[in-house]
Amino acid sequence: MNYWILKSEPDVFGFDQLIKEKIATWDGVRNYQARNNLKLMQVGDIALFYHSNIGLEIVGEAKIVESFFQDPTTDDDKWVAVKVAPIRKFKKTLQLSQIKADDVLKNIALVRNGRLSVMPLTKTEYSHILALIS
DNA sequence: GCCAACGTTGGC
DNA sequence: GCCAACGTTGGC
Repeated sequence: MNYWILKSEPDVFGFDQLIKEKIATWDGVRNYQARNNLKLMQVGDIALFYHSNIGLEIVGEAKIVESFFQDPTTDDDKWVAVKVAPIRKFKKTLQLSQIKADDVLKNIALVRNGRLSVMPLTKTEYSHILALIS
């Protein structure tokens, strides 16, 4: 079981839309690091959902329901997609500013490498995030 | 809207 | 294989 953060701009694809669609294909990734992370995802893995540009907060969690396959938005077989389904929307969100201020979380890829859209999270970091918002 | 950070591209 | 130039992302 692995943990991840998925980043998306809410006016392009927000968590509410994922809830509405029930299952979404996470495609369009054109970054090698992010792609490699997609390939490591297994069914049942947990992905926290972060809103970039608007909100700047972790808003909910989702699970991987299908591991990687050829990205349907391109013929180039370099790129892959996975399928995700919502688990729940958090009652309290976790702001980027809170993440940056936290000793456990200030070094995660979300802070260090702001441009990466799919990034791993350790179980410790995941548990810590849940503790902060509960 | 600006700018810093970083990944990618292409010339050598 | 290096590195400068360029494009994109995302926080502010």
